[in-house]
Amino acid sequence: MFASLPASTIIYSPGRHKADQEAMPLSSSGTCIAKSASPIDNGYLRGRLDGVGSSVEVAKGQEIVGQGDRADSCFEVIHGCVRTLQRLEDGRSQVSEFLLPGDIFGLDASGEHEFAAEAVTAATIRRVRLCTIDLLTREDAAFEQDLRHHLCYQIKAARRRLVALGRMTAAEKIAGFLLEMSGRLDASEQGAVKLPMCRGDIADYLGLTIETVSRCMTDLKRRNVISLHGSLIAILDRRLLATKETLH
Amino acid sequence: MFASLPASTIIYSPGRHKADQEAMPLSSSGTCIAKSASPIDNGYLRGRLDGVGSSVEVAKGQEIVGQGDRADSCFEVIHGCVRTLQRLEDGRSQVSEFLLPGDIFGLDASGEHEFAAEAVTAATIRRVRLCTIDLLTREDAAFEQDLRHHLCYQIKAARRRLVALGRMTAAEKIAGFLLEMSGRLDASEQGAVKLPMCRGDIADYLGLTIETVSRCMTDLKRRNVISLHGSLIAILDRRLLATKETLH
DNA sequence: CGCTATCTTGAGAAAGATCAACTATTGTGG
DNA sequence: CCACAATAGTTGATCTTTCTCAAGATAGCG
Repeated sequence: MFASLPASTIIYSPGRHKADQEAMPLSSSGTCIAKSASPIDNGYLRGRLDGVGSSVEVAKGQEIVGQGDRADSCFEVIHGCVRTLQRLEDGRSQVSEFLLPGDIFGLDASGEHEFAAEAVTAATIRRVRLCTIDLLTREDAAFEQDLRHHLCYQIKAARRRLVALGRMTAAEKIAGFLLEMSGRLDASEQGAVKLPMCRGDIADYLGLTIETVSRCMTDLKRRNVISLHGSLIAILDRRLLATKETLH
Repeated sequence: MFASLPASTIIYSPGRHKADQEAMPLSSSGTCIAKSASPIDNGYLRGRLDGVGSSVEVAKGQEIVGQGDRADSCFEVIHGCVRTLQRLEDGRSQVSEFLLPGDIFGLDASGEHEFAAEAVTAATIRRVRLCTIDLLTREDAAFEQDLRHHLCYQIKAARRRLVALGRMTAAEKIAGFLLEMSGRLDASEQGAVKLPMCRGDIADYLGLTIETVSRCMTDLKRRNVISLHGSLIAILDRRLLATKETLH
């Protein structure tokens, strides 16, 4: 996620540490302008679980996995949208990911799930036992490699989100989110996408409040960067959204 | 990371979605109080790379991997402390992890490293080619499994940090950080640990400013929850640190 | 068509950031 | 071993962003 944040914002700059210049060059590129990895490359396991497991229908809002549930299965979203999240006892919650058709979750679990999974919309999901995954991994070298790539991608995606949550402003978070979603969701004729999740989910994904999410979006609309009618959103000026357009 | 945050704060609570109650129970535990996974279980690969690769000495502050470097190697910290981080062009930076002896980084890379790695202190690191890892994975089923567990742990660790960055207050972040570090670093006789990283690194790890880190720590000291003299820190009241002691 | 959810908007409060000294610690050369 | 410079850490005053609380507007659903 957030792979589609402005590539130009990620760049090596001299550290604040004096010792930076010392000793032998271990990194192959000393001072190098880096760009983020390609936006959408988490399809390593796409189609790999076809035919295994059993599919289930879940209603909007229904819990698929509870925090603390025994982790014996992983899931692939066939249709609809799912969120993984952790809830704190005081009501705060943090969404880890939004999962769309083809996305898999719960692969990383061992022991018990630390994050719950809930249906954002009515959804169809395929449940696959982790022992099946184990088996596939042992017997199919190509699957093993794809699985490994998939896990590595999850790590990178989570770390990208760390940067967003730790160091981005509300406006930047929203911009990154809209770019991410417009890349992952199917756009209609007019280039608009229907966000499956509500403002509250977006807020919990970005570490903001509902009100801040709403205000930032309204602001982008006012400046003609996006158009929005409820959950229907179109990006009008991708350039501006992806650039440092320090709103306000 | 943050595995040692108050387990009691992580709990399932009824969602805000009306539809929560609907349909069949897919999750084995409906309403369940979940606790976080065991604090320190990232040792899956500990010792597995002994004998492979070559070790290198790096000076304090030296860059080991640059943002955008070709990802052909991973690294194990033998001695010292390393940080992985991403720098934005405007100077903001986000530390992803602090790595201590036995910890491995760069395993998740493919293509190019999105995060830089820099020595927090003078350090000894072992460099292992990723093709060597590939080879080991293919030839040693036990290694493959350990590697997979390791990657899964990294995912969970990153997601735990997502909760901290997105939904915790400055005081909670600091408390969680101190608990994490006191668990990972060797304590002296008096139970004190010497933090290898400076306040700026801590700030970049937690998404705060240096000043806020300093203030929170001073506050904890004033309330006799910790003792601190520069980078030497001892936890005096672990209970209080791990509980909702909403400072301020 | 009305009810409920969700979303938007405004005003005030608060957490944390910023700017600016000032203090302490560490490391170095005389 | 001390003095000094450099780095790191603390503290205070003020400002900004985001949150909170509250009300009103919209939209979706039965």
